[in-house]
Amino acid sequence: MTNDLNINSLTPLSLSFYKKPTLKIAELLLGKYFVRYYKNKPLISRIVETEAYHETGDPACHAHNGKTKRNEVMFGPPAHLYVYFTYGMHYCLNVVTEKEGTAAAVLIRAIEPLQGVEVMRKLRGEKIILKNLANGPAKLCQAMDINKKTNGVSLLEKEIFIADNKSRKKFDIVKTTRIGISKGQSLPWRFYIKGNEFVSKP
DNA sequence: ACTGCGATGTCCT
DNA sequence: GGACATCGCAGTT
Repeated sequence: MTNDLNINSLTPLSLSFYKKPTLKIAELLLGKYFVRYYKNKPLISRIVETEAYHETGDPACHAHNGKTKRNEVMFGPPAHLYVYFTYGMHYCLNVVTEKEGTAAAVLIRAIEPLQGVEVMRKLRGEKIILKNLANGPAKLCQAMDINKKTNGVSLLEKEIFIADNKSRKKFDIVKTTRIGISKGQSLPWRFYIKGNEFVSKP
């Protein structure tokens, strides 16, 4: 796999990015790099699918019924990770948005592995083919070593961050309804890169 | 290709 | 006690 990506050229997006409206951020995150240092080695991927969640008007949002121990990070300041545990074995990763006191976040549903693929395969399973390494919210957490230890981590630091992709090619964005939920199904708050093979469900 | 289901911890009613 | 922002495997068409 060709790879001209230089880790030193990647710097965390600034706080102002995370102060934009949640739906805007969900869309803007597509194509950006997601970087995670794991045992001093960078794992780098490209975000290809997201979903927005907001305490207001969204019954599927974990914060819809107020603050709890689990969702408290969502009520905190933006540019932090909200990681939650579900189905007894899986983690899912969100980017906290909106000002402190307002609970909202963007779920990262799928990423395209770019660098550190061997490490990701060690974390996921040696026989997993590239396409299936991180094409789902719990899979990408496993591949990038995201778990309860990384809940609440700031995205403005160097350990885990999101970086702009200046050389990105143009792509079309599909806006549609969210998946895997039973409430709030009509909201078109899911975004993905059209035609990208790493999207969780085409 | 599709469909059903078990795993298994934590939160909420 | 039920639901859950899931996944992978087994079985079927």
